[in-house]
Parts: sequence; C-alpha cells; structure tokens
Amino acid sequence: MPTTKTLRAGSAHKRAAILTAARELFLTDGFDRTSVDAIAAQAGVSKRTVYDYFGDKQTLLRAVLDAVGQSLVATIRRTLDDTLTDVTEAGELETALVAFAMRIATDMLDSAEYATLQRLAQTESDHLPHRDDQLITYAPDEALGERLAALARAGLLDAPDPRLAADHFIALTFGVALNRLGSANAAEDDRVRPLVIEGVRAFLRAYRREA
Amino acid sequence: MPTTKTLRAGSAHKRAAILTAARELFLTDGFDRTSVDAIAAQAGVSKRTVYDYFGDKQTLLRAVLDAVGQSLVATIRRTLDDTLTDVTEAGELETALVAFAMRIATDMLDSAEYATLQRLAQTESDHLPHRDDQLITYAPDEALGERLAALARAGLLDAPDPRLAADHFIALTFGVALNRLGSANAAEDDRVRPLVIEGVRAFLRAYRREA
DNA sequence: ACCACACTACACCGTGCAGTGTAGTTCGCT
DNA sequence: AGCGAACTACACTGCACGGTGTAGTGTGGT
Repeated sequence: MPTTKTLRAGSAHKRAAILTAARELFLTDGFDRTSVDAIAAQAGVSKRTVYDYFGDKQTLLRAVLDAVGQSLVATIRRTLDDTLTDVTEAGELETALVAFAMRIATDMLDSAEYATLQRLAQTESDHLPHRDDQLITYAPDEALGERLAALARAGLLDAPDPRLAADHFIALTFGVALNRLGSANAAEDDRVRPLVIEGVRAFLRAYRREA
Repeated sequence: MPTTKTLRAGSAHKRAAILTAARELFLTDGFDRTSVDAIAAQAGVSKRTVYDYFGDKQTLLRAVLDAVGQSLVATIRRTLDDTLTDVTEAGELETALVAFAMRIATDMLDSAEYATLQRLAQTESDHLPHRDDQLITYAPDEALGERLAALARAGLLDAPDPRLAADHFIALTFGVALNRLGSANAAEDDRVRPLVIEGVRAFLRAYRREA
C-alpha cells in the first residue's frame, strides 16, 4: 500500500474532491452557470488538473452522475436489507415501511439530488451518451418491487404487480414529500415525517391483504 | 376594433409569438443554452423587439412562467368542472377520475412543462422575485382537494384530509406516469392510460368509503 | 404631405467562460 | 544528485452571448 498510497490516494482524494465540488456547484447553480474555474477553486485544485482528470465539462458531469447513481443504488439496497428483511407479521409492516422511507429520505437527499442532476444532464447538456442510465434510474423501483413481492408471498400484501406497487409506494411517500417541500430540505424538515406516515398508511390501505 | 386591431393585435400577436418561442426553447434547451437571438429567430421577430417588449432575459422567463401557470390553473379548473361535477354514484367514480386524469395528462403536457420551467427558474436564474408562485404551484392540488372534499361529503370517499388525498391522487397518477416515462411524451403514449387507470384504482382502494 | 410609431437589420461592446500550452515547483524513487 | 510524474500558476485564444445604439423602412392617422 505505501507504494500506491500517497500517489493513488492523493489522486483518488483529488478526484473525489473534484467530483464533490462539481456535484455541489452543479446542484446549486446549474450546469451552465458553474464555471470549471469555480469547481477547481472549490476542490482546492488547479483548473488544469480538472482537465487532466476529466477531459471536459460534459465528461465531468457524466462522472458526477455515475458516482451519485452508484451511491444511490447502494444506499437503497442497504436500507432495504436493514429495514424490510425480517418483517413477518402484519403489525410490523407499517413501522417497517415508515422506517425504510424515512431512512431513504434522510440518509439521502441523494435521491432528490440524483433526479435534479438527471434533469440537468438531460436538458442542459443535451445528449450525452445515454448508456445504462435507465438501469440506474429504475434500480430503486425494481429493488423495492422485489421486496414487496416477497412481502406479498408472505401473505402480508396483496400486490399482483409488485413493480407497480413499488412505484405507487415511492409516489405516495417521496413523490408527495418532494412535491410539497422543495427538494432542498429532505433531511431536517419536521414536515417530512407526517407526510411519509400518511403516505405509508394510504399505501397499506390500497395494498394490504384483505383478511 | 379596426383602430386597435392591426396595432394591438399585431402587438399581442408578436408578444404571444415571443412567449411561445421562448417557452419551447427554454424547455428543450434550458434557460442558459437558449440565446435571445434564437428566441427572436423562432418568433420571427428582431432581437431588438424582444428587448423592447420584455426588458431582459430574466423578465422574459418570468413572463413565460406566468403565462404557463395561468393557463395551467385555468385548464385544471375547467377540466375539474367538466369531469367531476355531477358524480353522485359510486359506480361512476372510477370512470370519472380516470377521465379527469387522462384529460389533464393529454390536454396538458403543460403540467410537466410548468414543473420543468419552475425548476429552471429556481435553479438556473437563481432568485427572480418570487411573488405568488406558490399560489399558482399549489392551486391544482387545492382545486382538486375541494372537489374531493365534495365527493367525501356526498359519501363517496373517505377523505378526512382532502388536500392530502389530492396530493396522493396526483402522485399515483401523474407522478407515476412522469416518473416512468420521460416528461416528453404525456399525450400520445399508449402506456399512459393503463398507468393512470391503475393509479386511480389504487387511490380508490385507499380512499373509497367503506360500506 | 407629414408625423409618430412599431419594427427590422446590423454593427458593436464587454464579458465570461471552455479549453490549451507551458514554465516552474514539489516530491517520491532510484 | 538526478529523473519523472503530479500538480500549480498563469497567460492566452476563441467564441458565444447579453445587451445597446442607430439608421432605415413601412404604415396608419391627421
């Protein structure tokens, strides 16, 4: 490790710093209004280095997008495992779903970030190579869908189309929260929790297995 | 009319042309990437005229936003009156709600347009005078909320918080549709209708009055 | 015939920014 | 000592765009 440590670690560190600075500035100021000079300054790096790491501004945006998407899907999967695995009784269901939604909402303003960045990518810098964006975009829905399918098999839910149920769940919780409160808040806002709880209850009214 | 017709009509016409061109270009290319020259060209008007009508680019954006918001709330209200007024029997409810949602979805990609423009306004051109944006933004939800409250009073729905129910309805229909399909489609896409129908059904499962 | 006005065409200025080229510095390695 | 790589500081080019000033054209009203 000592051989590569200072070099690669330094490299990796700078790379991460650039990505972070770029993400923050893109989110607050928008893609076009963010100058590469500003990114370099905020990252504590010379502009030339930015261009040496990533070829141009578009590629940098692409890299930011990939990084955020990556961490997004990782967090979703982890949270899913933490909160929805050992649910076997109907009584636990609401609590578990609320816990899941709240952890996503707080751990990750990322989700809002990612949506915004997607929009930036799509609108601002027109048509960058589309690649497997859809995979990343739809991954959360599908992961949640699988989990809901498991809950349906366990007799707790009545969800013939689990993927659709997942979309409905997301819409009723994050969708409503993002719609009512600007995407800026997410974490610390007191108004999030009640909204999420009511969303979960509506979801359960629609999808709970009838006795 | 002949006195003002050619003059004012010409003026109004050009004004509208500029607003339309600006809206289209802002939506497809984003605010910053749209040059005033391009707007003038697409509107069939000299750049100078654009600056004579609206003082600068920001003001033009503001005007576009106002115009779209205006037409949005008008369409919502009209559609609400057309589809949800004389519903008195439980059997009509699903059909009526689907009709409402579909007409909004097709008549108006506007809703998607408006959301996108809001984002542009908020992110791109930082802080333009905020004014009564919230009124326009939340108007649809509130209008639908009132209507749902009426349906609740008629004994067709069980919605103690009609405003929340409205948010849930919107999330389950438009939210899901916008999430799955890019905002570009809306109107002609065959996949919209089934999504909307399933959204309405989920909504009714959650909010229909229990016998 | 003339004025006022709306509008165009066009040239023009200033500026901010993407991207490049390069000389110089630091530092780990041998 | 000396080499090479990572990095910085900085100057510089080219361009696109916001905004303005202005001369000229068409047109309706008097």
